[in-house]
This record gives sequence, structure tokens and C-alpha cells, in this order.
Amino acid sequence: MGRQMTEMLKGTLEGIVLALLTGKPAYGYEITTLLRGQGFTEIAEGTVYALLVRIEQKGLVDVEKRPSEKGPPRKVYSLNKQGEKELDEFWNTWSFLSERLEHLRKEGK
Amino acid sequence: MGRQMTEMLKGTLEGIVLALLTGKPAYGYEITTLLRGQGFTEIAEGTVYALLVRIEQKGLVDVEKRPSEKGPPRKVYSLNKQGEKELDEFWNTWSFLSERLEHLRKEGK
DNA sequence: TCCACTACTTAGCGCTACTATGTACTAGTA
DNA sequence: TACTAGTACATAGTAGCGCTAAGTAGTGGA
Repeated sequence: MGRQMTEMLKGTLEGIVLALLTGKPAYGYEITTLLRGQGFTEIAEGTVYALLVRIEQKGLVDVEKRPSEKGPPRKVYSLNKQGEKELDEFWNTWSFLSERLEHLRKEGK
Repeated sequence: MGRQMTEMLKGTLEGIVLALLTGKPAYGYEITTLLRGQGFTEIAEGTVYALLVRIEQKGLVDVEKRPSEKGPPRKVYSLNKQGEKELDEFWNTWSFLSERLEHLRKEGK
């Protein structure tokens, strides 16, 4: 992963995962796969699991353990009310930053 | 500063400062003021100076010391070739992330 | 004398992504 | 049987960056 991308993901990766979770619960391995499919090819597995532990401890998701046919049991995460609120705030923060940056990019040319 | 914004600024603040520096050299105090004017009202002074030390050590900027009528001498930073290259890469990284996020935002609604 | 503004510096902290490694279960295959 | 690959989760240690807090230094005005 590039140095820049690594730093830029700080703060945004959590929002990305919360966004992935809206409406459709998912488990860690699945989320990692989803992220890779979205172009985040170099996200480390460990990063995702650590993030999931974090958002669970913050109370942003509900967790349910379900057996898998193909390996150890899955931990399925679903966004709860507090998670939705956090996601809302994330989009607000993102919008602000995004607007400032687009403004800067135009100015600079 | 909000927790989310603090984390999101990691990686982007450097790009923002490099962008501010394109074409028009500036010194630390001035950059802090510029940022506040752009809406980043809560950026800590120390954060900016530490960032400037970093980009200088990375060789992204040239520095010139100039006397001030109103206080200690100013350290004026100007973007050099390497800084321009870094800024280019920053915009690439930003574009990727920005596109992924806008895509996610639309999908979610 | 005191305060406000200008201008820069730095030690220590918290948070987050990464690296690396490990455990555990299933199914296919040599 | 033993090995491999794929599925699935966990975690200790590291590095980078923004923040807090506190400091130094110079000018000018109340």
C-alpha cells in the first residue's frame, strides 16, 4: 500500500466499512473481499478485523455468530442506530473535506 | 476538532498545504491563517509547524528565512520539483478515494 | 507594566493502518 | 495419509500523523 493511501485511509476506512454495511449485514472475510473488489486491493486482512473489533466496541454494529459450511464460524456485523448516526456524521465530515479539496484543486490550475 | 475530522485529515492535510503552496510561497503563520480562512478553523498551530518540518525534511519544499516587521523572522516555504511530484501523486490518490466514496454514497441511497 | 498579536518550536499522547504470525475448519488431491 | 488451498478470525508490535500543551521571541499599543 502506498504511504499516501495508508495515511488517507485513516478515518475514511471506518466510514467505508460502515457504508458497506448499510442495509446488508456482512462478516469480516466478506468485507475484505468486498473492499478488494472495490479497488482497495491491498487492504490487509488484519486491518479489517481490527477495525471490526473497534466499531463493535464503540457500539456501532450488532454482531451475530453464524456457522459456515467452509470453515470457522462467521461473525456477521450489522449497522445499528448508533452506527447509522456515525455514518451520517462521517458523510458530513467527508463532504466538508471533499468540497474544500475540490475547491483547492480548481484554484491551483 | 472532531474525532472524525482529525483522523480524516491524516494524509490529506499534507496535500492541502502543498496545494496552498503551489505558485505562492508562504510561511507557517500565514499558512495557519489561510487554513483557518478556508474553513479549517480548528487546526492547531503546532500541527502546521510540525507538518512543515516534515515536508522540509522530505525535501518537498525550499526554505528561506526573511525578517518580519512584526515579530521573529519568518520561514518562507516554496514548493520545489519534488514537492510538485508529491502533490501530483496526492491528487491521484485523492481522486481514487474520492471516486470510490462517491460511488458508495450513491449506492447506499 | 501588561496585554495582544505575530511567529516559530517541541515533548508526549492517542488513534489508526500495516506487518507478521498464528489458530481453526473444510475439501480436494497426490 | 499427508499436503495444499481456501475460508475465517485474532492479535502483538510498529510507524505515521494530528492534537494538546507549553514554551521562546519580537513588536506595538493601552
